[in-house]
Amino acid sequence: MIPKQTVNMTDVARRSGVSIASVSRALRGGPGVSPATRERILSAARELSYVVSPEASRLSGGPTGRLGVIVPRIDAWFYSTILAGIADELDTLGVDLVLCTLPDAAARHRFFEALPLRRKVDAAVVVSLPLSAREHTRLERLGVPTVFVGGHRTGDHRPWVGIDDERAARQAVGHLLTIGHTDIAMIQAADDADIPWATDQARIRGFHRQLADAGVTDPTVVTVKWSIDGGSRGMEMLLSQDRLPTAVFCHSDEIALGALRTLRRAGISVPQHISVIGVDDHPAADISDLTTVAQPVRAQGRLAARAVLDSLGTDERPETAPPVTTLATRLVVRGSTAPPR
Amino acid sequence: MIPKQTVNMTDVARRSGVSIASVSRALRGGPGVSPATRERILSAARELSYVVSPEASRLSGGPTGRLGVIVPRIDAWFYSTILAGIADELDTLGVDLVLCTLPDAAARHRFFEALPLRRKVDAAVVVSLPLSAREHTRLERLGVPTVFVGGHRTGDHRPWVGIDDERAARQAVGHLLTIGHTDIAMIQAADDADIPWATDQARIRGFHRQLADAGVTDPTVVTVKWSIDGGSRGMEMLLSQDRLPTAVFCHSDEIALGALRTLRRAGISVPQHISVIGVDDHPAADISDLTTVAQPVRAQGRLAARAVLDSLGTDERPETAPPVTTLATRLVVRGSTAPPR
DNA sequence: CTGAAAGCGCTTACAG
DNA sequence: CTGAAAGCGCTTACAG
Repeated sequence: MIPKQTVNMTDVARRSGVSIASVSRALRGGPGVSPATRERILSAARELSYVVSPEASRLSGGPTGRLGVIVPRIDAWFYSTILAGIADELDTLGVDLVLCTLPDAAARHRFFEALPLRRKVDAAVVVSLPLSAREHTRLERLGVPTVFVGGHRTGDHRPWVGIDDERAARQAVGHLLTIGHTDIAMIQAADDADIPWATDQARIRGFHRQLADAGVTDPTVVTVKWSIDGGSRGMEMLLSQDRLPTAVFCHSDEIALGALRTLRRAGISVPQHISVIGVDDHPAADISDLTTVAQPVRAQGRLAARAVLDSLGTDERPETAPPVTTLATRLVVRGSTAPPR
Repeated sequence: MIPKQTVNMTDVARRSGVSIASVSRALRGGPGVSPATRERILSAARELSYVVSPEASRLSGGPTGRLGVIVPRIDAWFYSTILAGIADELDTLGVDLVLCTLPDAAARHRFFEALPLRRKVDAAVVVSLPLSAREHTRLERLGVPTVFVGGHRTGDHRPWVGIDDERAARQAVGHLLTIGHTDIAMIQAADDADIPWATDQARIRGFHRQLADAGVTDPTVVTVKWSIDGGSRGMEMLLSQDRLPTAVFCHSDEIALGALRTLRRAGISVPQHISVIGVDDHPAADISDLTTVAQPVRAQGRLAARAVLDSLGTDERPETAPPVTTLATRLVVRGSTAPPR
């Protein structure tokens, strides 16, 4: 006789002298099993080190035990840190993380049309993707609770976790104003034409409004791609103008880091000749001594995961998480900003 | 009539006028279906945007359609880039990626004892984790093809993709020697006591051997933790000694970036007073103008995924991938190294 | 409280 | 090449 590969519910039932129906009930902690029977079943299961087959369980109407995470890319600090936050939250819950990346327009289209996650997950987290109306409709066909995290807030009352980007920009610009700058330029990033996953217009709005509040109008603005090279290029554009501003607000730390590179190569010292500030608190900001406005990224991932798991009842936490959670940002002053000379 | 939530194989069978047996065969690409029938079935499936239920498939002895990826952490450049490479390869294959992180010793222990991935994946990729004998044994109980990628090479003939760390170190040290340095120190990183996921001793060996080949013996070495702060600390240790070496080989770019930070704060200019070189080509290396030895990280992920999928027959590529693949590293000269004065 | 039974959606011998 | 049928391991009404 060939020994069976795995022990199943029937084995447990036989060993404890009951039907598999009772075993199932006992194991799921449901009602309808006498304490004595339950005890007998549980110990039999323990002795056989029995584990319920997730496939069979799912096929019979149980949960998949999986959370889908949809993210534009993985190999970028923001996304991988959000992911880490989500993973933190899943770690001990026995919920598996199924990852979907949408690196380009084709992949994105494929994802929303084919919905490869359908029937495969109990819930989903969508990271930093502004969705079209059609995409929202398609996503609803997944038929599972979904929360959005980071990036562009999704207008309506959909569950969302993120930061107030306008406020973050105001904090950055406010810092420059406070230490005495008024001649402040911005290197702003334009959305990728293919996939507009970058932060929306809020940071740009915050820049202009904070300046306007201080009576400064018509600041210099250059527009580049959201990348380190974009930032480099942006600073080159600024350098090619008649006169250098005393400070530059960068759309993001990546932009700012590129700007710093250009300044270093041009031999212009920071902050002596010009102050530079970013937004995000990217790990490289610390290395490069960049003043910035920090956003709690990992916490955003954690909160999103928690919210979506709560809405599933997978967790015993009370359902108190509001559908929209805005996390605070915080000014981090480092060496790249100083009063103008 | 309430519309069904999901379309199943029966729907596809009905639409294409065949039995579900044929649908199953056609979809799995197996033999025993006429080309015409297969075509009809595939287009019906496409029209209904049908997706095979992984649970049912699995329960009937089919594959899960999932690849498990085990990674120490996500929120670090190396790991997230490997992941991106794996995702690249999976993108169009319809294979889902299930992610497991082992952030600490407890999680690691839990993972190898409970094997939460058992029966949930068709194959696995283990990223940058040197395994104990027991862990290897446990992992085998997963019963699926497994490939290891990055970090410590797993001695035996297990499938592995990575770089030659000793050679990378030799390339870095060789560069310093070539431009005239002989007084070269190393800031080396020690493994984490909890989880020794760091690169093994190969880079340290490469450092010493390359120097020895040039007749240099007994170089200064300081040991710190593998992190930016560790690198900072390492350079402080070097600065506190009687005499500064003319060049420093850093165990990794993270170490080097920390070292640069310390030097900048101490007002010691690079490369005028001291040359610094790292290994990895971390994105921040470019920003900080750090000379380094680049390793192709994304490609490692891609190759690992391809290798494991090949061994599964999920893919039509020929099984030519050798069990051990070593990728080339490449010296990238930037501004942090120059001949000694 | 307990069990017999249907059914979840597939895969794969086994017969045509 | 094609289909009827058994069976994968569970859950959940439905009856006792």
